[in-house]
Amino acid sequence: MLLSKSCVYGLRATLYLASKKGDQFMPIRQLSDRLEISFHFLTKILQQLTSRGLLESYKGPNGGVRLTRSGRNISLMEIVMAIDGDDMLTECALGLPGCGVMKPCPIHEKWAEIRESIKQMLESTTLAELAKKGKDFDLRITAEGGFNDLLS
Amino acid sequence: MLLSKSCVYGLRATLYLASKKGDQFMPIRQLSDRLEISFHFLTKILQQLTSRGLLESYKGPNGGVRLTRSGRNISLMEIVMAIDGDDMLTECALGLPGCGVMKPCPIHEKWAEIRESIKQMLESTTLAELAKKGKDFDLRITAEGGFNDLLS
DNA sequence: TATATTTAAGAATAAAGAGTCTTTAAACTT
DNA sequence: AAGTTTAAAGACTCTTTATTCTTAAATATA
Repeated sequence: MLLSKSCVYGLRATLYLASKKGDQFMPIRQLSDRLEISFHFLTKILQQLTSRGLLESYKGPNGGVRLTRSGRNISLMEIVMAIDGDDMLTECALGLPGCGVMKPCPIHEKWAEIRESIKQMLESTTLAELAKKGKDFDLRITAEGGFNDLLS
Repeated sequence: MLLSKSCVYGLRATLYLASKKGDQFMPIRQLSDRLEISFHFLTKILQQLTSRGLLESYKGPNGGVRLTRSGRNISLMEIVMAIDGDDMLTECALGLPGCGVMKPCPIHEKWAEIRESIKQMLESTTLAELAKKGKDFDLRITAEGGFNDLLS
């Protein structure tokens, strides 16, 4: 897989948060129930996003997590970087260390192009954009349920 | 990682085989030494390629592996499919089962484009082409060594 | 026939990723 | 103050991937 499961779950969760109106904190339990992701696992993932400043959290009753001001208009890239790091965008297709224009492997150029297109896509796509699209067309965000099922 | 380590090793090994002239069998031990890959691990990987008809093997003295006639002009895609399968080209970016035009997730279209470009690249790039390029420009096929170091 | 060389096959081990559980700390409610 | 709700932190377990080890089978050579 290009993205780790942690990363995929992180994207689903932040996408869901981005689709909610207002700036209420949402309990992770509620997120994990609705998105059908293990609560403890999701907690761990969201902690990473919190420590990176993409989410903010609040303990106690009416607590939970929400996107920070800067987190609201972020690209998918920032989520991916926060969870998976930049390996995907730097690794050589043949696994050679330090592969680059100076010391390329035979696939380097073609691979670099692919990586560039992935990078462009992740950088130019925002959570907000996808969340709007998800709501407008009631697209899926879980195996069964669409965005609008979950907004109730 | 987009490709598993097994797959990357499989690519390195077949690329090396494709760069050799003649149709001699090359012992896996020699391949593993030169490519700096564990012998037993590489053996297992190459067995998969043999059973798929991309390589043929011969036991005993002067035995080893070599590309089959059909294996000589294959694309990278065939190696990748033989080792990693098609998950990479079918999986949803949000991990949703059955994601597609009928029941898309919000990233589906953009993701499908990326996958398509990966597919195009893997299908249109041949081992022979990369091997030639590797030799012509003495590019790297191990951490330290170029193609021409190994052809001695 | 005996021995060396080589792939094949599968068991065993190690490492990494995924997922669970328990305890602690913060914040609220009564 | 006591109890409840919530995130934080870390230990622990399970699963998958990666890697190593062992034995068997095929082939060649002497």
